[in-house]
Formats: sequence, structure tokens, C-alpha cells
Amino acid sequence: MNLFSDIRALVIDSLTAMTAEGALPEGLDFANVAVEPPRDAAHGDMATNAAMVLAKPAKMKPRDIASALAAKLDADERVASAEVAGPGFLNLRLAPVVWQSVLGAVLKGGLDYGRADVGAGKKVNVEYVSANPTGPLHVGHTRGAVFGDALASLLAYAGYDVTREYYINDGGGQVDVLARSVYLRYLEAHGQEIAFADGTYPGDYLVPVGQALKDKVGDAYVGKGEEVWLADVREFSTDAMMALIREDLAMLGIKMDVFYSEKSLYGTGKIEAALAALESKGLIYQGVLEPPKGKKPDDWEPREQTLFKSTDHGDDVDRAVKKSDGTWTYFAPDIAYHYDKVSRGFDELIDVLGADHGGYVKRMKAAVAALSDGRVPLDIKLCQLVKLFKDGQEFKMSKRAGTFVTLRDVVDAVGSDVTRFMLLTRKNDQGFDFDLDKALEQSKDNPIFYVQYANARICSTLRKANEAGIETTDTVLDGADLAQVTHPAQLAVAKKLAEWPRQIEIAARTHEPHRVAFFLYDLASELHGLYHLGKSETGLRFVNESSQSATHANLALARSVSIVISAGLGILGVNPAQEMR
RNA sequence: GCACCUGUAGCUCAGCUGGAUAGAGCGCUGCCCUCCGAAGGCAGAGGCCAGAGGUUCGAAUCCUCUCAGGUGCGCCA
Repeated sequence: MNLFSDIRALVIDSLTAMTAEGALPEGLDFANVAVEPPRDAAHGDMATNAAMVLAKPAKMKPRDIASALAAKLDADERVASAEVAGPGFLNLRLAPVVWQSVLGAVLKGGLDYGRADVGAGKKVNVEYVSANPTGPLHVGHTRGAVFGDALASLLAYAGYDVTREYYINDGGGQVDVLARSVYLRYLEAHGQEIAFADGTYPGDYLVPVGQALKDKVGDAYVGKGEEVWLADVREFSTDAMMALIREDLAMLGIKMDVFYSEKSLYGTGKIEAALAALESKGLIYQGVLEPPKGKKPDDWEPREQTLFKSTDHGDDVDRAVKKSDGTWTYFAPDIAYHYDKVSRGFDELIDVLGADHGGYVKRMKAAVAALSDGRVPLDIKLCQLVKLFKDGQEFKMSKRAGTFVTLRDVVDAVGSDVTRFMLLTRKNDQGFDFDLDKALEQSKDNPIFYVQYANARICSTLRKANEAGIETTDTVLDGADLAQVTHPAQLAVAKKLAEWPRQIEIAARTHEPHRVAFFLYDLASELHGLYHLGKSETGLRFVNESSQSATHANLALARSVSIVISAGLGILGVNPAQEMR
């Protein structure tokens, strides 16, 4: 149930009727007619721009259309009043019964109230994290992990068939580096002195991997050349790293549906097939690229290589898919991987990447557009950098000094719920300063606390009512006489609840889970306000000693808020606390 | 040099894909606990929406240019 689309449907019906009666010319396009909450609540509950949108094509004055439309809408029982305002806005006030019925809808729907059908069962693939399997996840990955996971949940809630996917970059040179690093730790486990050369990974996290390798193969690889051990150690090491990464993700409650291996694309004809598909469209050719602008590469020399004509699909320059020595560039398996996603029948693709992949967006979109003949949209969400602050100081990361902060460090410090919520209170393309001290603060300027506090308050109230012998199950509350919910502060809460399905639709359409977090904050604010009004106006207290039916109605309102908060936090992957400690 | 992101209150950020007098939190000022959790609420001050043009009934939002910050730009991944 989405009240806004209901009322919009009413407006469209009325406009259609007006056309039939000759009050409007035939053939008008109503697509741009919107029904939205007005910015200023004093203007009413909803506003429509119908008259202004239609004035020009209808060759009529907006206010004339508006007043005719107002007369039509006024006849509907849900509409308490319809007023023409400003240049031709039509402000609608809805009858209290409309808002009261929202509470019934929430109690009946439970966590499913707000579920939308914008997805219409379409298959969407959300690829996120996809960190190289060379070490534990760090803070940078954490943002993408949380964002992608919340986006996936949001889309599922909005009616999409969602697949959560992790692309394992296990095909490039960096896994050889990993293998050599593990080999050193392996030698160390055999009591040898080791030294880490440039371009190897000196991190301690490889010590147990080296030990495990020793446990597995004994001294079989000691003193042997790479040709003997590299392939095996590479596989052993990436498996170990992926196990580590899965544990990291589990700390945030993240579970992928698919782990897709880059390696599986090599030697299986998949890359060749993808490029053949491009070639059949005339998008592959032999050519020489211009040298990159900006910093001058010292060793630049023009060479002929195999190129993808990505400029045909909006890229700035064409991109190499084969190096001059005939091996694939990293872009080639990525094309094949996305081709595979398209072949698996997804209707939409989303890649969640770090901001450092910005230069990659156009070429990948070009590739997907070409491979799917424009059928499958690819949205790439770039997550900007996270800066960590501790004791008011920026916590600088340095891989050389080994002072990089891992996902595990952050979650250990503030917990999964706080980590997730904080990272989701910002748009993905906005940089983020993560203050670990503030995140733990229990006050109003900590949004997660504020939201959870609202829910805890409700739960506590319901508990107390229960102890006082009042039944508080959803079925009983659903049977409450909601007509008693009439106070403006109460109706304000109900109106906020009515916005929930609409916010879900908007958030899902724009791929912006942060909207959910902000909505929950607003809802919590309404609840806190109402709660405090109960201090001076005793009739607004949730538990009303003089009237059991009023108590039930009030508790129905409170419970509805709790349900929506729980649903919203569920999407964000945050546990809705029932009490604060 | 080019591409992408960002620029909104003193600070940190929202702003419903073009709507009315631009909103929250923090900070500042002043109120509110005999009362379901004050870990809170109410109110006030505070703005040239970076700047300049354009598009139209209407722009923080769309287009162009300029300025500032960030991220990138190779046959690396």
C-alpha cells in the first residue's frame, strides 16, 4: 500500500473524467503529474502539480484547471479539502480516517508493510566488495561492503530478485605476489631467515598461512624453484585469503550468494567468446593508442595491440584488451565476467566500487551496453573515501608502516550495527569522516543511537503495558479503535509512516540506501516528539489509565512505528535493539 | 591536459530526479523533569545553495563556462 500512488491514481482518474466531460482537451499526457508531500506541512498533506504541468499543452490557465480538479477531488471521501494555491498548486488535506487506516495497514502488514513492487521480480545482480584475495579487508572495503549489502536488501524489499556477488580477482599477477609472500612465511615456518623484497606482502596475517602450508606439504617445497610450487601455493593462498575475507564479511553479517572466480574465465574460452561477441559487432580492431596525458610515462612507445572501440558507447578513448605480447589485459576478463552476468539473464547490473575505480566506469558501461545491445543497464556506484578519526585525529593508513586499519579493527571497536548505520548515513558519492569516538556516543548527535532509542522506548512501553495486564499483541492492537487517533501530533506520526512505502520506492529507484537511514531518523524524531508531548498532555501518553480503548489505539500507533523501524533497520542490516544498555 | 565525484547555516550533512518562505544534527541563546526512559523535548538566532550566464510558468536540482577540493588517467590490478 502506497498512499501517494493511491492519491495519484485518484488525480489521474479525475483528470480522465474531466477529459471525458470536455473540461480538458483530448490527448494530454499525464505522465508528469506528480503527487508529493509539500515541503511545508502547513500547505496540506499532499500537493499535485497537475494543473501547472497541463496548463501549457491544454492551452488553459493553471488555476482554472486546478479549481476544476479540486471540485472533482473534493467529492472523494478520502479528501477533506482541496485548495488551489500559488501559481496553480492543488493542496490536498486528507481525512483523518486515511491516516488511521495507515496504522491498520502497518499492523496487518508487519515487516512487509512498505514492500514495493518497483522491481517487479526483475533479476538484478549486485556486485560488491570484490577485494583482491591478498589480505584482510580494510576500512575502504568496509564502506563498499556495507553499502552494497544494504542496497541489495533494499532492492529485494522493493521487489527485485537479487543476487549478491563477489568477483574474486584471482587471475592476475597480484596472486603470484601473494603466493611468493606465503612461500616466504612457509620457509620461515621451517626455521629459515627470510627477507621481504619490494613487491611482496610482509603482513603478519600470512604467518599462519605459511604454517598451514607447512602442515600440509611438509618440506616438499623447501629449496625448490617456483616451477615446482607456485601454482599450488597460489591456490592454497587464495583459498586461505578468501576464507579470511568471508570471516571478515561475516562480522558484518554479510553473506554472498555467488563468489565468481576470475581464474575460471581463463582457458575456458569465456574471454574469447566475449571478445568474439564484440568483434561480431565490429567493435574490435588492431590499433595504436595515444600516450596517456598528464604524467609522462618514461618507457612509452607506441605499439599495435587489440583494442575495444569503447568510444562508440560513450568512452573517451578506446581501450586495450590484449597486450602487445598477446596476453590479456585486466580489462579482457572483466568484459568476459560482465558478459557472463548478462548471459545469466540479469535484467540489471550494479557494481559497487571504490572511488579509485572512477576511470573504469565508462569503459565498463560501454562494454555492457555493447554486449547486451543496450538491454541491460549497468549502474556503477562509486563509494568515496573513508577517513578514520580517533581522539580528534585523523588515523592515517600506511601499508609500508603496516598501520592500515582493517574491517576487523573497526567492527571490534564499535560493533557491526554502528559501523553499518554510520556508513549508511552518507550518500555513497560523498566522502566520509568516520569518527570512532562519536560513533560510540550515546546521544542525539549519534543517529543510530537516536533511532534505536526510539524503538527501545516503544518496546519498553509495550512491556510495561503488558505487565499492567494490557494485551499488546499485533492482532489485539489491530482491532483497536483507531478513530481515537486524532491529535495532530499523533497524525503526524501516522503521516510519516505513510511515507515509508514511497521512500522505499525512491531509494530503490535511485539505488540510494542512505535514504532509508534518514527516513528512520525522521520517524524516530516524530516518535520522540509525541512521547514528550505526553508529559504535558496526559491524553497522549501511550498508556491511558482512564481508557483502555484509547490505550490500545495509542499502542497501535507506537507499535506501528516500531514495526517500520525494525523493517528499515533490517534493510540496513542493523539489529533493532529492544532496550538500551 | 583530460575524465569522474564534491562544493548548501560557524561545523557535519539531507534535500523527494524541476515546485511554494531551502531543512536536520552539532555548536550558540532561552525554556521544559512530582509526569510511560531528560540517553529526551520545545523555541530562537544563523543562508547570495562556490561564482557567472542559459533553459521555463518555476532551478540548490537540468545545460554551458569559471573557481576550489578530492579521486583517477599506461600493455599495472
